[in-house]
Amino acid sequence: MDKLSKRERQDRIVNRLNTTVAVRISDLAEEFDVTTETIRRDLDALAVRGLLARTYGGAAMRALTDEPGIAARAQTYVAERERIGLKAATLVKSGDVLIIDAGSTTAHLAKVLAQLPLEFKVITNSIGVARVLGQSDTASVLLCPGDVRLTEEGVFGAETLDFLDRYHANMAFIGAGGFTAKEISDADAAGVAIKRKIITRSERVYLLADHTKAGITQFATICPLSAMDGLITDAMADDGMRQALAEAQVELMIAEQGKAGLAA
Amino acid sequence: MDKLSKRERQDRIVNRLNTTVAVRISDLAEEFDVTTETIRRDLDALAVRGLLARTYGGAAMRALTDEPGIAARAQTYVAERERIGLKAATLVKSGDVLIIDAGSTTAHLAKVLAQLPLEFKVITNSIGVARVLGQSDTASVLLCPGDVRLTEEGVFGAETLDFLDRYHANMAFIGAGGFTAKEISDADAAGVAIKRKIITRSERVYLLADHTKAGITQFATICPLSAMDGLITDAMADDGMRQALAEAQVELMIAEQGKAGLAA
DNA sequence: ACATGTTTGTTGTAAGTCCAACATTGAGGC
DNA sequence: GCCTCAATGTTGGACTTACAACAAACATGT
Repeated sequence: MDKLSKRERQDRIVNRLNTTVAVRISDLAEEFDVTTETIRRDLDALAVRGLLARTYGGAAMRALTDEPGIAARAQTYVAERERIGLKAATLVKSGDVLIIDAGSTTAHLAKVLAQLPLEFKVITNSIGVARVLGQSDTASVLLCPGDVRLTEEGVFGAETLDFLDRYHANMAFIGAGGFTAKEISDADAAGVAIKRKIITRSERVYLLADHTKAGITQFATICPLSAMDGLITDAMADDGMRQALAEAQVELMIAEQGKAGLAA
Repeated sequence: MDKLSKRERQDRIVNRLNTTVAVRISDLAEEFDVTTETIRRDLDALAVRGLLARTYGGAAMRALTDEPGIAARAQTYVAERERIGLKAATLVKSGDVLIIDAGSTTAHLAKVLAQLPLEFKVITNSIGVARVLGQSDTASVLLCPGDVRLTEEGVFGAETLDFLDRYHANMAFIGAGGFTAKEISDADAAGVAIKRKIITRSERVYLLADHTKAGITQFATICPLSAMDGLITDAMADDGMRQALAEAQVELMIAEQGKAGLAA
C-alpha cells in the first residue's frame, strides 16, 4: 500500500469529518502511516481554510451553521438574535400550532423552543428548524416539501406553497430582510412567496427582526407592516416607527439585554 | 458569583455545543471555576448519555447522525458502506430522476453523488440526503413533506406517502434492515411504508445493504426480493443467495475493496 | 447529631500533545 | 547530474491531559 499524497490525505480527513464528529491526530497518523507532525500540519492547513475546527489533539467537524451563505450573517448579532428568540418563545403555549419561517433569526427561536417542555405542533419550511425541534420530545414537527436550497437551509417553490395551503396555524413567526413603517421586504423572491403564504395561513403573525433591519427596504415586498400582529426586536430608537406600529396595531416587543423572557 | 450546580454546569456545556463545534476541558474548568477533573467527569457523563462526543482534552458536538442506538453500528462497517455508495453511484447518469430512501447506507451514496458533476433530480424523504446533495451545484433536490423523526434523519407518515404518489422516478435506492432469498424487511414500520411506496413509484429499484444484513429478517416485510432490480452489497459468500438472486432476476453488484466504482 | 451517598478537590504518575529547529526524502526543472 | 523547493521525518523540552486512588465538602434523610 503506497502512501497517500498530501492532497489525498487531507481530502480523506475532511471526508471523515462528514461522518465522524471528531478525529484524533494520533489515530490519523497511525492510519495513514505518517508522523503526528504531518497530520498536525494537515489539520492546521485545513483549519485555516475553514474545512474543520482544530481541537487539542485532533480536529472536529465544522459547525452546522457554517454553510457558505449563512456563515457571515449567522456570526453577527448572535446575542441580539438569541434575545429575540427567547422573547418570541414566551408567546408559545402548549396546544399551539405554529408556522416557522426559514431564516437565521427564526432558527434561534427554534433552539429555545426545543428546550421547553411545551406540547405544540410546528410546520416549517426550514430544514434547520426541523432538525432542532426534532430533538424535542414534546413538540411535533411537520416539514414542508419543496426544492432544497442550502444557502437558506430550507425548502422553497410551488410544492411548498401548495403544501402550506393545506394547513392552518394560530401563530406564525417570520423573518425579513428589512422593515419600514410601511412594509416588510426581503431580497429573496422565493422566500418572500413563502412568507406571504405563511401570513395567509396563520391567525396571528409575528415578525422577528433585529434592529439592523429597521428602515431597510429590499426589492421584494412581503406585506404591509399592518399585516403583522407583533414585532419582536432587540432595540427600537425611532419614535416615528413606534407611532407607525401603534397606528397599525402591531404590538412591539423588545427583547432587552438581561431581561430574558424565560428563566435560565 | 455562586458556583453552579452539576446540573446547571452540564446543561451549559451541552448548550454551548449547539453553537460551538468543540470545547476544551481546561477552558471550561477555568470558566466555571472548578477543577479539570470535575469537567472531565461531566463530559464523560454527558458522553455516555450521547449528548456530546468526547475528544482528547475536551468534547465536540455530537454528529447529526449519532443517535443513541445507531451510534455503534454507524461507526462500524463505514468502509463497507462507502464502497457500496461508490458502486451505486456508477449507476447514475445525467438526466436521471432518483428517489433516495432515508438510511445510513443511502447517506453514503448521497455523499458520493454530491461530488459528481452529473445533472439529475433527487426526491428524498431523508433530511441528511437533502442536506448533502443540496451542496451540489448540478443536482436538484426535492424534499418530501412529513413528520420529522430525527432518529432516522428523515420525514415519515401520510404526508410523505401522498407526496411520493405524485412523482415518478426512473431509479430508486433503498436501504433495509435485512434481506433473505425471499424478502426484504426492516424494523421500522413507518420507514417500511415509505420504502414500499418508493418501490411503486420507480421504474428500477436497487437495494443497498452491507453483508451484515444478509439472512436477517425483521418484523416488517418490505417486499419480495424479486421486486428489486439490483442488490448492491460489499460481500456475498452465500451461494444459495446468489442463486435466489439469479432466479429472481436481481442483478448482484458487489463493491469490492480497492475496486472503487469511480476514480478517487 | 449521625450516617450515608453524592459531588468535588487533591495529588502523583504515565502518557499525550505542542512547538520549533533541524535533518531527510523525493519530485521537477535546468 | 545538480539544484531547488516542497513535503515529511526526527528530536527534545515544555506543557497538557488522562487516570486512579483517596480525601474533603456537601446534601439529605432519620
